Amino acid sequence: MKKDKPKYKQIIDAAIIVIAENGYHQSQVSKIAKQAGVADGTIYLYFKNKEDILISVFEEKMEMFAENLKVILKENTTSSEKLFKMIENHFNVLAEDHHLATVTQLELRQSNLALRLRINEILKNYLVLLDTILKEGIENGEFDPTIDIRLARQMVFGTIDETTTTWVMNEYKYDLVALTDKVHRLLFKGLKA
Amino acid sequence: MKKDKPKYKQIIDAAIIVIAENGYHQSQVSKIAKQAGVADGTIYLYFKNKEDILISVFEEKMEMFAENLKVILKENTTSSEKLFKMIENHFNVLAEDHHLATVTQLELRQSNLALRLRINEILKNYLVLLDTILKEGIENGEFDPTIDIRLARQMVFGTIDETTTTWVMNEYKYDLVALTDKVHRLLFKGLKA
Amino acid sequence: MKKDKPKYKQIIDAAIIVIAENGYHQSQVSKIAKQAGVADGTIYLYFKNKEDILISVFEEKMEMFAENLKVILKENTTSSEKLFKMIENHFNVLAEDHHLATVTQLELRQSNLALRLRINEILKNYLVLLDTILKEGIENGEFDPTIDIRLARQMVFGTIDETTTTWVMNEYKYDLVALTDKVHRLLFKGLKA
Amino acid sequence: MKKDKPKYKQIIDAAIIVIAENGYHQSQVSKIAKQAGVADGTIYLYFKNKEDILISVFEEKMEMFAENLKVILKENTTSSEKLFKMIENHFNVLAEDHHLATVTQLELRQSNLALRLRINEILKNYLVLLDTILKEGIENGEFDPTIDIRLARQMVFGTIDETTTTWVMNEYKYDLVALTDKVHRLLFKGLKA
DNA sequence: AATGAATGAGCCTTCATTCAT
DNA sequence: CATGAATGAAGGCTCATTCAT
Repeated sequence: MKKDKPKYKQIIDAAIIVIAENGYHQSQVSKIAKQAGVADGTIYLYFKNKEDILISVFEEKMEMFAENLKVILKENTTSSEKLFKMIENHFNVLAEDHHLATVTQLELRQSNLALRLRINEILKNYLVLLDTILKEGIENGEFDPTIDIRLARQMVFGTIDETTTTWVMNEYKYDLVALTDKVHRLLFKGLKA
Repeated sequence: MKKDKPKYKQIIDAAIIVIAENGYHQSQVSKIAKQAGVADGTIYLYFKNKEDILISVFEEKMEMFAENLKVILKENTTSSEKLFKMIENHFNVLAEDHHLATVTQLELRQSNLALRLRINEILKNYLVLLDTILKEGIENGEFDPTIDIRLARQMVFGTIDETTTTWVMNEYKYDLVALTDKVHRLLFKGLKA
Repeated sequence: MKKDKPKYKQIIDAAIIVIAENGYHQSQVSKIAKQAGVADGTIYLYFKNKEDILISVFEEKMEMFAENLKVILKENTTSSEKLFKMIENHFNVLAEDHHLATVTQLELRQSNLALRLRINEILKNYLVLLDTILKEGIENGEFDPTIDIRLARQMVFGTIDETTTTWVMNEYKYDLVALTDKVHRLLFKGLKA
Repeated sequence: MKKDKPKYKQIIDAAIIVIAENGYHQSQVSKIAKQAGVADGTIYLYFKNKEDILISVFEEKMEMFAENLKVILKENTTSSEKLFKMIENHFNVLAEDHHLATVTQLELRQSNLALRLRINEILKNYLVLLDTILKEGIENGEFDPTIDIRLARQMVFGTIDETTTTWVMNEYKYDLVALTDKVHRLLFKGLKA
């Protein structure tokens, strides 16, 4: 399996650094190869083309969010608590890797439409888990049964995403994770029964 | 004043059509010139460079949002009502011009970081008005005084934006304006005292 | 009409020189542009792509052969004389332009199959005229009526082509045109009634 | 001797199949290796480089033509009969192996000049035998003593080659061997005393 | 002998911008 | 004011060949 070979991860990591430091449009394949310490051609032994590198960056990292979220969902707590943990996890992962945050919040959005649609596909797996939290909350009486799940999901994700992007655009100069409580309170208030 | 000359608006409108129909990366200056019915070189008599066209597209159209919003703010109603009108206005403008919606929600986001920062500048004028609604609501006791204004603004704008983008990505196949009530209820619930 | 603009012919002529001097696979577009005294991009204002340059080279020059041949066919002489004039014309044109000879006999044949099929299309116009000579000769009793026109055409063209290629491969070190008589006698003997 | 090892012929045969099926420019070394059932690197244990494979393909197959021709020359018949047998043999070998015909008539001609000069060297052995037929014919009074041997050779080979190439380009849709008689008659008429 | 992962040089084409008319 | 022909920099990808195992 290609994904398990060391060079695969090496290139993914190099891509994140190069894109974060140079911007999406200034991230030539040769630059990524150099950062990864491999020849240009080696890239193409592990990725179909440049776009495939970017999709894979997103796929690999998004998996982290989803995996963490799945663990959270298994815990025996309230839906409010699960929502809190989800926001916290999201903020934590990005706060710990500024390069990754820049790439997902700013740079990758400059990609062409085809790539962004592909990225949205990957994102869906994550949003399905958010839906699970919302549905559970409605069932157990914590959340308002009259809310529209799709809209609620868009509010939660839109708020988290907007908050993170603003933080990145302000060059990480305040503590993102410290906002968890406030963001949670705001969102929970909108959702609660 | 350049902005008042007919060709200025002619080029702006051509740009929106070309970008909506061809995508950001397939919108060459020559294509915009052709659509506008002018020579390539003429573009440069009205705009500094390609980026300047795109910024101007956003500027011109964003003004519409802001102007409408200012009128709303002058009306003597509740803050909840003003929030409702703001959402409705936002959805209305974009629902009435699918080309514009595609351009602002999908295509313009593919532009480089410098352009996006400039776009954010323009957006700020609009967000300041949103802040006004929120502050007013807190002062008159409609909104929860403990909420963080910035976060609340991010929630409101993030939700509206995410809702619109989802609608565009679903190819306008449902009625965006009809969502106003639900979106307002959800957001108001999160904000109210 | 693009073909009438001076730069069109300028680029065609540059291409012949560059290909003859560097070989087909070492004739980069940038080299042709430089030889023509224009920018790389200018090439693409006159030609669709690199292959289009090569096809046009052949088209333009093949026209010369065909035009000359048409004049010959109008003259009121024997078919044997027409055959003679055709061979002479063919040898003359190539003997007068060694660059062109190298390109048509050696370099262009290294092109890919698609291009060669296209070249064959162009060649057909020339071969049709040869067929006219052959048919006329059969009708007026000069040529053997039992010969197969297609085979006869292949013999005539194959012999001329093989003779020319051999001459080019021997680096033009003998007089090609001086062979006209012998070649004609050989071919006429095979064709005559 | 390398040539006697099974992998040598295995690779030669694989090359003919790959080139015939994919075209000269789409016949990468890795594809030939795969078809031959060996690793890429193994190719280089038997051949100096890619060009060497192609030269060897031609060498091996050309030997067949020459060997057959030598047998023909030893037979005690007229020169006309020997010419007939030579044409027949040429057509037969290629008609029996369409892959080989495609490779020699179309694909290998796309190779670079250096390779084609090398191929011509190999061809010479074959053409020398043709010269023998011609000289013999002149000596025994069957052929016209005034013909130029070199030109006659070019006529014979040019006609055979042109006939075969046309047949390949027409996708073998008629019987090449059936043309032997007509081609022979045409050529003999040109050569006879 | 055999493998196959790794190498890295090389090139066609696009398109924002200029400037002579 | 308006034109549009000309410019030229820039980069993703392929594939013959090598060499450590």
